[in-house]
Amino acid sequence: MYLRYLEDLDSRGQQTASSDELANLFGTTPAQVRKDLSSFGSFGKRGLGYPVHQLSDRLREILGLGHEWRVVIIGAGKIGAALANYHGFSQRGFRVVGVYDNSPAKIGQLWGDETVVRDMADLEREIAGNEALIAVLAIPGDDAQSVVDRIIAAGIRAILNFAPAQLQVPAFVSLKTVNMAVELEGLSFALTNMGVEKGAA
Amino acid sequence: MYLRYLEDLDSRGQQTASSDELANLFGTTPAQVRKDLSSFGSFGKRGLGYPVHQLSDRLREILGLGHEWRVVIIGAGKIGAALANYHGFSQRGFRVVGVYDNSPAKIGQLWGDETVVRDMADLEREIAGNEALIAVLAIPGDDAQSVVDRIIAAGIRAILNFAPAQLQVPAFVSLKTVNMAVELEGLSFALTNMGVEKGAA
DNA sequence: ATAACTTTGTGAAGAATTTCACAAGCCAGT
DNA sequence: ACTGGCTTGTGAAATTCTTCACAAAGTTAT
Repeated sequence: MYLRYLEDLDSRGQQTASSDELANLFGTTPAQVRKDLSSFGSFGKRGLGYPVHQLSDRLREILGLGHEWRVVIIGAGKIGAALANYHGFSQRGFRVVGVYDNSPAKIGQLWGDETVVRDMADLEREIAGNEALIAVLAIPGDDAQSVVDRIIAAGIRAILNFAPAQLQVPAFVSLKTVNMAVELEGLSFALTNMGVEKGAA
Repeated sequence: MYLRYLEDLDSRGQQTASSDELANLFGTTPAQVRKDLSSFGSFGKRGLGYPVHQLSDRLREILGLGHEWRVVIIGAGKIGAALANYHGFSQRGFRVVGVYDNSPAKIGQLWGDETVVRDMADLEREIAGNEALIAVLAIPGDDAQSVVDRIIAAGIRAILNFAPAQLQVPAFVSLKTVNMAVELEGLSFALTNMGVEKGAA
């Protein structure tokens, strides 16, 4: 998240930023900013603040964004399409090397500008050839676990999961699940318990 | 998240679940489960565990899912479409009462089964009429803040934001931002620092 | 009815995180 | 070169979160 703000400041031409400034921007405290950043090294100059551009570079490096990551998208539905269209994606070095589905109606269809939807039956072989390490899972919840088992066996080591399912993965695989229903329920909770008058009964 | 598991157990006909069982399912400790649940009240029966169905009901109530929430979707792109299609959405009592865009090509188009894309110029008037309290923001980052200001003035009190932008909202508005690029960067960090060999250079 | 077994709810202990506060360092102006 | 004004980096204190451990209470079997 720091990277996001820093790049923003950088593109505005700002040279340095103090922990105070970052904290205000970010909605936290100056001490928190300093502690966070210091855990990766000593970047700031006393009396001046943090060098915006240089710190951005360093954070990108720490995040492992210095090279291209090959990504497969599994599930050629709306979410997959939203991701493939999303610009910030390729900008960050995430290159989509394959889109998969198991619906005969979709397999072989052109998808976006130049990608062809591939058959999920070929997942194992193609992932091994691709050397893709990251998969985005955008399929119905029922099939999710079996697909996960397959792609891990094929070499995938990180999964961004949009399927509404609780997935089990071994410790050497990173998993991040985004569940939109849960997010909305959180808002519902906030509205209900923070004293907002409800319009509907 | 507890609700998700409990409903699953409930649909399988399981009557009760111990904190031990929930913890295993959930990847946490029994003590954590008990502390979490006890913060909302005393639901369990000693010697037996928690009544699955009854606890689900209570959690739904706590989350404010007992009635219908009216939701507007702003941005008739792929993300908006994915959300509108997503079943778990309406199942939870979130009813989409309007989809908005500012592109003349999209305004007036049929969207999904029966919804017509409306003109963003009409946002204020129609939200006031709708009494919608929740908005899903699925538009480019540049416009996001100005749209947020408008919909808050119109009565929106909770926002689920998919725009890649850091939004400022007053304290009486709940905001949850989902940023897919950030999620992927987290995976990149994990892969980089957890000792996975990289395929690409 | 009683005994043996299970499981909750919760204070207390322990661990982790956040905030405080200040010495040390850097810059700008003279 | 020196002074005054900022800002970092970091131990120590304060706070928050998690785990422990056990009395109280319920269930089951006999």
